[in-house]
Amino acid sequence: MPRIVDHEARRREIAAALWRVVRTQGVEQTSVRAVAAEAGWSAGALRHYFATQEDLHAFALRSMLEQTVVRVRRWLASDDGSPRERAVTLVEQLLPLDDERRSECLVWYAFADRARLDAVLGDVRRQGWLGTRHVARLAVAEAARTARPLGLEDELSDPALEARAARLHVLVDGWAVHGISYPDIVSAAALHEQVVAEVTSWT
Amino acid sequence: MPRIVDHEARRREIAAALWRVVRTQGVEQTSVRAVAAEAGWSAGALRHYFATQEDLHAFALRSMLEQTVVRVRRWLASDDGSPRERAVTLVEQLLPLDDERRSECLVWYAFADRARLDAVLGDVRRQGWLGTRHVARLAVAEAARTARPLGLEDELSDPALEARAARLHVLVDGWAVHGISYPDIVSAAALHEQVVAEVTSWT
DNA sequence: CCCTTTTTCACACAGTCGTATTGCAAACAT
DNA sequence: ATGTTTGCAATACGACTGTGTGAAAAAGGG
Repeated sequence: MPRIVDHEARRREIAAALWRVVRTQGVEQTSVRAVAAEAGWSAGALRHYFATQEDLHAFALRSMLEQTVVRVRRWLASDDGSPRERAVTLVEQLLPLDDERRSECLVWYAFADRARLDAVLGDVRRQGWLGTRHVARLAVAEAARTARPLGLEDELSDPALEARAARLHVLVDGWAVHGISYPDIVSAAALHEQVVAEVTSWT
Repeated sequence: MPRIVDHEARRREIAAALWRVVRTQGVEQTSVRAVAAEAGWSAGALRHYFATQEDLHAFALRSMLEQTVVRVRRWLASDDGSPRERAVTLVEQLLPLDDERRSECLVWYAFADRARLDAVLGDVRRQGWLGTRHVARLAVAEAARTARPLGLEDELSDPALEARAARLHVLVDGWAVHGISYPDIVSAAALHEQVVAEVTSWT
């Protein structure tokens, strides 16, 4: 038997290279050759891990979403800060406030146009929508000191809180778009202030 | 003298063809040949009106913004409805509630990733940011029955109203993204309800 | 009518795209 | 040490890209 490579790890490595290309050159530059060069391999090597470019794109977007999910879950396990602080920090897991989260947001919205016409990417984006709404509900529940919703689709029992979560969801996407599209107008500090102001207004 | 063509009108016609390609095939499919075919001409004909593809893209995005500005200005001239209704309708000029406005939003956000790395497109997007914030201020001023700001960069004198406008601006982009990215989850009717709810909450 | 100028097209060029094929290098099992 | 299976790169192919060139077509002025 020949040398054994952890395929899943290698796939994540290639996906990370694609994210870097998106961040530095834009999604339209994520050709197989460009991603391979960024990853330090030949174009042919990528075909051992992804049958087509469509598969690569789908995997890259899906694993990007999973990375965010993992970070949010890990954060949920901790329990420091006041309820309001916790709500702020939770929401900020989805905003471009540092390089990692900025990269996530960039990739997420860069694929928005393609996802609109691609069924597979569209499914991933739809999962992201559910996840974002879930995080919004968690943040609202946290600040209101009520029970967390369990499933991704579980609404908050209080209709007023559910409406607040829906509005927060819209704000999250708006903040993210502003943060990545107009970084010189809307700084990370400005975003943080707006999140704090929003959560504070719930009292 | 040969036949005379209204160059500016022809350029707008080609830009409109590009918008249709963006809407139906995505921004990555807006090749010179595809746009020419959509417009009903040959690829070479386009080069009489746009020196490079970069020029075409910049013109198409700029004229898209101008179309929105024209509609908002025309709407501002009218004066029917209560202040709250006027605020709602004004904000909805920027949301994907019918084919025309949906097309505008699609093109606007489809170019977001390119604009991030292209200076010319970035400038157009920045103007769009100013315009959107201006509309948000106009809507807030309308509902509060206070004086309209004049210039694009004029803030509302009342800091509370200015903060409300900034928040509305974020909501507008969030609503737009939701409307175009998740049309089957967030319908036009749902968007309208949310706008009404937001404006009503200002009382 | 013809001439002139503009418009438009067809074609060519070099480069890049995604993908398929081929062959060699590497490493585990025997 | 050798054979066998996998990892990876080099190359090729056809399609498509933006753009340049040159000629044909169209239409108003004489």
